[in-house]
Amino acid sequence: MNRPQRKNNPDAVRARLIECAARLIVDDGLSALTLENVAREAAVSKGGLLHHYHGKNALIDGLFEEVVDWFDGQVEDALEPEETAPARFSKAYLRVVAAIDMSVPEERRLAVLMLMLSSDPHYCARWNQWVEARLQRHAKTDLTPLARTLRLAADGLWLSDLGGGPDSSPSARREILAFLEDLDATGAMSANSPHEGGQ
Amino acid sequence: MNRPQRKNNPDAVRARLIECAARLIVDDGLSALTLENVAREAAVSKGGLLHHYHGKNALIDGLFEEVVDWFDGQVEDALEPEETAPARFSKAYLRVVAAIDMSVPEERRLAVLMLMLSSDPHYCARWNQWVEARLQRHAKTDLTPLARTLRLAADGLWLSDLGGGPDSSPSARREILAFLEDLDATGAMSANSPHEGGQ
DNA sequence: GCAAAAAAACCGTCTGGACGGTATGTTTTG
DNA sequence: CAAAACATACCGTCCAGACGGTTTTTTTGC
Repeated sequence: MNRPQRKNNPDAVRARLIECAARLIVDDGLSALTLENVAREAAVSKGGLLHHYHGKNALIDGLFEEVVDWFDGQVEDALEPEETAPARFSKAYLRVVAAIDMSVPEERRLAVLMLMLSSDPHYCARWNQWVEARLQRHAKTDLTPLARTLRLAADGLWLSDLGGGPDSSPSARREILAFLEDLDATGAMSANSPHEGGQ
Repeated sequence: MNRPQRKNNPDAVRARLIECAARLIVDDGLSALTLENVAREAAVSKGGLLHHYHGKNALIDGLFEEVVDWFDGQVEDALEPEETAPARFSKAYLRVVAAIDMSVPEERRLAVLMLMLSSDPHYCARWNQWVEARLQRHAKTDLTPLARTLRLAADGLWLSDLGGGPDSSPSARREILAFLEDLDATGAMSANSPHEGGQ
């Protein structure tokens, strides 16, 4: 069902809108995300934008969805084949975050996520939903302290990257990752505890 | 007769303004931080607010300063007496973050910091400045992978707290902290040090 | 095939409201 | 009384969204 050749390509426009919205947020800050800016960047009129996304929220929702899907896919791909590997999911999570190169626009999407998470409780909740779903799926391997710590460190890394903190230098990052890998290898495994997360 | 306690107390007003600004950000999101909202919450007029803080930026700057100072003091207090303890600063950093109880308004300030960090490169830079200054002061103990990891995990914990993620439940947090303490004790580095029950 | 009709894609303008900031009072304090 | 500490009224700007029109694409009727 590929799109037949046509002059009009609404799907591409939609994609461009999302893309431009992400770029605006990352490069110019959340306050730069106005319908007019997005429309201009994407070379459409505001009317055109509103035709595809019925309101600013719809646009942001689309962007959020897109980013989460992307991250989800990345993590999925980074999963070890061995299904019972300890902290399997969390290790993949960390690997994806660690592999992000902020100079590649495509990979800056995570920054978008971060910004949205911290600015709006609504997206916080949706993100937590995703994490908890994945955690539930990998309950056998990823409810350990090690797993939690790996994910926490990943989040920290990610935040550090965003702000260009002192721990985001390549050397520091390499050190940290080596440390975490080692940590994992020495097998600091403990009993996992059943408990509900939640808000 | 009834001494109208018209007691003018500009300092208290200023403090109230900062306090309300923080509350608004944490509870209702960054977008809720408007001069009108802050003024209303603090029971002053907008003119009154602008008398004390000449513009929105001044208010935010004041808030930022206040939060950083608070955190700085907390970390200072959490420092182990033993000056050569490995990751001394980073451990204190983690301890402070871990001790934060989001249900206590006073301690939700850090969330403010986080939000500001992620939303504005300017505050990012100022925060990095603080971290790097401290890191330099504790260069002998806190440039190790362990130290970096502890701080990264602290940042993750802190972000998780903000969003109420699955790793912010008391039990999960206890696990993680125990794990990190243990991590520290088994020491990737040199001699360990006695750690007292923080706070 | 091929118009005519319908639908989708897209544009430019307008408006109402929110918000930061100013200008100008009015009260309190020293 | 003068300065500081407030309040009230108002202005300019920006922005989300509405609205009506125009062009392009698809569907329908014959």
